[in-house]
Amino acid sequence: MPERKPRKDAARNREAVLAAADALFARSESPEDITMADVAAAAGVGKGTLFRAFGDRSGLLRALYEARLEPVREAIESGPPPLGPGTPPHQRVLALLDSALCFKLDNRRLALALEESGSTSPYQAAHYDRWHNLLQGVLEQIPGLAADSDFTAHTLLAAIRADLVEHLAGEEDVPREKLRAQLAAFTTRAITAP
Amino acid sequence: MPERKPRKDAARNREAVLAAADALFARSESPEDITMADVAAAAGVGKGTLFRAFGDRSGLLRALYEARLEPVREAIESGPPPLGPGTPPHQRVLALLDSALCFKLDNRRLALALEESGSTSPYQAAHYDRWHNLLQGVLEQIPGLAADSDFTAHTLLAAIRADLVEHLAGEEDVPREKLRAQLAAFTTRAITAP
DNA sequence: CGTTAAAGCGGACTCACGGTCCGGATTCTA
DNA sequence: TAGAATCCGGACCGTGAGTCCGCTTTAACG
Repeated sequence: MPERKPRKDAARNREAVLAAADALFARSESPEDITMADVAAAAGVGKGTLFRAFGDRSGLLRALYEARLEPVREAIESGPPPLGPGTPPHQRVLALLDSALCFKLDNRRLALALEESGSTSPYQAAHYDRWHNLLQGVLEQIPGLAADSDFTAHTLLAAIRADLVEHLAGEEDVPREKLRAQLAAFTTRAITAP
Repeated sequence: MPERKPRKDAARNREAVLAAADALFARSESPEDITMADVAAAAGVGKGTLFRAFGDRSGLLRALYEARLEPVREAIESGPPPLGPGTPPHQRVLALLDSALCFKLDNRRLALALEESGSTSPYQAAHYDRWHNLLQGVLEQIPGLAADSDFTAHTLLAAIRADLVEHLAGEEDVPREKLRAQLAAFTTRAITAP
């Protein structure tokens, strides 16, 4: 199978679109009022190009998201403790959730745009599955939680959903460190058998 | 203050629309593929009427939701324990969340339609505020949680968000009683100081 | 009752946005 | 450098929320 490499202009345009979209979303008040036409115009590119490169709106958002998430994924899969493997479960759950929270704080608009990317529920997205599987796997190693690890993983992830984070950090102006502390406290309670 | 009562035909049409919308949403696979035109047609009414009576899509959803929620609200505000007032905090939190979960299980499509009702985040909805205030008030009475009662209330409510409930009950076919038990177990852990 | 002004009706219409299409330009291959 | 494969981009389409306005119905009053 050939697997031909993309043409030069295609690659260049792809980058231009990613950069433009990134800037636009970061700047915008709400992700909803950035249209695909806006992105195309800002990138100096036609809509056709935009859609051929990313399929549809959520494809573009996913591509942006994955790119930003890459370092975090790396740190989780093969980095040093407490994020990386080989950390005691209890402590690793805390580290995972904290890193996810920080990521969403640093990429609020983008995360928001991705989760509310219209039609499909967030629970069908591939990246959600990755987080959930990872978290569930760690939770299973904690005595007394194995039975509910699936549900508990969902619930802990629900605590850092983009729109909730946006509401707390953006609307109510809860400071970053306070949020992190509260999440840590809550998580600790949630994974400690009474 | 005038406060004129609505005309007979207006009242009749309003009821027709509510009934039609209720039936349509209950029947539908996903709330998204029921358009306002569908509702109007099913109610035997023009779109103009529909929009005059409810303002916009989310107004219609809210009206449906409030109607369904009425008995639950009653039980919470002035019913007998464990839901009503005068219940020990720990136990009442469990009862509140359980009743909210059951409500969403019984009105899955509607709750889903309301939460994803496009533009505005669920955290700006008036009914969310009511649940949150109520829950926070009760949590404050639990020793050791007072400081984080705001965050904890948000997080517990996040555990029963409509799309998560839909995912678990609808896609993964987790049985009702199992969900209730898992939520109760999780909640107990979350409101018990280590 | 009969009259009349206000309230309500409904469906054709607008508008915005995601997504498609295709004639022409550009880049790879030989 | 010729030909073919790929890509470009903006005009175009479908859809669905929300508006508009001429006509009908209601209800208040003489």
